[in-house]
Amino acid sequence: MRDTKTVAKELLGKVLVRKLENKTLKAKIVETEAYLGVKDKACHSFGGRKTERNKVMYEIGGKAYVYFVYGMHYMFNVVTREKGIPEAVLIRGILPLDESLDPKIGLGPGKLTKWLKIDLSLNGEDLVKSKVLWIEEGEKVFPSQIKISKRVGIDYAQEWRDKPLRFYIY
DNA sequence: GTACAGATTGAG
DNA sequence: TCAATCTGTACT
Repeated sequence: MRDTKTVAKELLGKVLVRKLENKTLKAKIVETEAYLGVKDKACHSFGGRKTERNKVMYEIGGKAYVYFVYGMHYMFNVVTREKGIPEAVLIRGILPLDESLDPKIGLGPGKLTKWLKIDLSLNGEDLVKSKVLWIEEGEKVFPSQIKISKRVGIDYAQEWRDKPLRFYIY
């Protein structure tokens, strides 16, 4: 497994595939955020915390970490490191490859999970072996196309609030 | 046990 | 600006 920030950038441009009962949805990843585990105050695993919700982050990279917030939204993350290192990449935005769909349907971490019907049944799903949710290679993304900014929605995280750990290509 | 805030969104 | 209302944390 590689550095979480590197993985966050590499995921940009790749294609997220979600297979449902009667159709297969594909979408390009255009926005991600890195969450750097025990040292990152914005991360659920800050300080080595391990709960029923975030325990998947402690598993080996390549799995899906799905959790529920605000009583109404699921968030979809990709676990990045080896077992025992709780780091992950939050997928914040995707664009449908099917141009007949509303391009805004996957812009926003709560909206993309709603569209792809991602819920807690996919928490811990192996994105390499899975037959219902996985990631394919997409178009090549040059480093010059990647924009970097502060993360969103974590004003409480003090010095980590302004870290440039959000990456996007739109 | 109770109280409250959060990696959000859409309506008012 | 606020409600939707689940999960985890800090209290009593």
